[in-house]
Amino acid sequence: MTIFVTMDKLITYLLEFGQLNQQQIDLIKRKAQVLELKKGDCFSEAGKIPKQVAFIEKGILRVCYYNSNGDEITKYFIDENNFAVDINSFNQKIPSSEYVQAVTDCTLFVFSTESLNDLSATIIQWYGIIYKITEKALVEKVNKLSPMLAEDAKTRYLNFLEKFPNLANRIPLSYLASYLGITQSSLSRIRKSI
Amino acid sequence: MTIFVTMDKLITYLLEFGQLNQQQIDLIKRKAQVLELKKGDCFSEAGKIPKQVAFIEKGILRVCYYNSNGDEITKYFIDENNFAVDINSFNQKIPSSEYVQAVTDCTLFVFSTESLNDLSATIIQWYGIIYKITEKALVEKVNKLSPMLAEDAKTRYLNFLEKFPNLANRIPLSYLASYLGITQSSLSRIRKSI
DNA sequence: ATTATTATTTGCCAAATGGCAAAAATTTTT
DNA sequence: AAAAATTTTTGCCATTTGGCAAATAATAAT
Repeated sequence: MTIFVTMDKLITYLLEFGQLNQQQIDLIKRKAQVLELKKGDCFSEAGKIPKQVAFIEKGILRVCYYNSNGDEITKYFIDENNFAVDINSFNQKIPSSEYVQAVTDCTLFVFSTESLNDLSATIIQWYGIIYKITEKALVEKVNKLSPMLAEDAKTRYLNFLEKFPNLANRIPLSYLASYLGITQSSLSRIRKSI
Repeated sequence: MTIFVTMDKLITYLLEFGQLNQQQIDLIKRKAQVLELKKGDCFSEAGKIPKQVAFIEKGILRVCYYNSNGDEITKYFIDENNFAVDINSFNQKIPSSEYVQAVTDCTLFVFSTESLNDLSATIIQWYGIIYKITEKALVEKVNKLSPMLAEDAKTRYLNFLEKFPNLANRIPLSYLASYLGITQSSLSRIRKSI
């Protein structure tokens, strides 16, 4: 079965960060591969050197690691219309300490290291665009994480509900609890109190 | 009085991220201005569009904002041998919501927007270097903030002590408490318990 | 449908943290 | 040196969150 895929969301997103002519757009579309993930599937794993970058067309991913206690911690969720990659490991070609997992069924557009090299070789402004995207994504993460420390668990939960209104009830409590920095039972009680 | 200043630390730092020839190095040194801040002085203020980027030669800065309760929150501390700027506001030329304050007496090397433009016009690899630095700094912030949510206040304090061993006793408790996400009195008690 | 498995809620109590105000200590100003 | 201002500690008690285990509920497997 052939699936017809428009990559409009991807292209629109890229165009926010720089100009691209039609030829360049076509090249980008050719270099991107569609990857469907089922809920629970991993996009990348801890211990391995990440070889791909993903644009999330549909669905939600989460980035996780195990802390010193062996607890699984959700570092953050990544939404539709964003790129997912462990930048540090990807750029430095060192094994990642995180894994990236599909929280819901996902449609991703994936670029391999080689594809990215091809794109940057052909599209002069490619790295400029990528850098801007990277910077924006990281700034957003800092700005989201930082205030969380200053808020109590209930507020953090309410803020999450605002950001992902229809997700909270569809994912295991444990994912969310570790993201919010509390235990499952505390989150359960907070839920009840609302 | 003329102060003799070597900018060796700055140059060494930049060279970690890309190559520079002697001519380029000299230009960078000429474009940087030395700025001395006394403890408590502000490098940049909330509400204003940041016009400068600072490299911290000596001392420590903190980045702060007021939350919805009107409490002053220390978002993070910035150490020697790092750049300080509200990237988002600086790049987009929008007023910052943060202010940057000297926690100790500081020696900064400051670049104005114009200087940076001059540098990027002359030094072809300048933005490549700057982007790498930015990315690294942001990744570090995310990686420092993220685990804090998963640790209790005492651990967060101990980690801070490890990172800034000689700072904790030289700055107001309130700076540190808000960074750690706890109240002053809690921090005071945690201190006592050690 | 029934059973097994997994996820969530709940009870119980302990530990951590907050809120507020007063006391004590420290720093700054006069 | 004394007074004033600021910062830190402390006491008291309330609230939040954690830890653990058992009970429910929901989901998946047979």
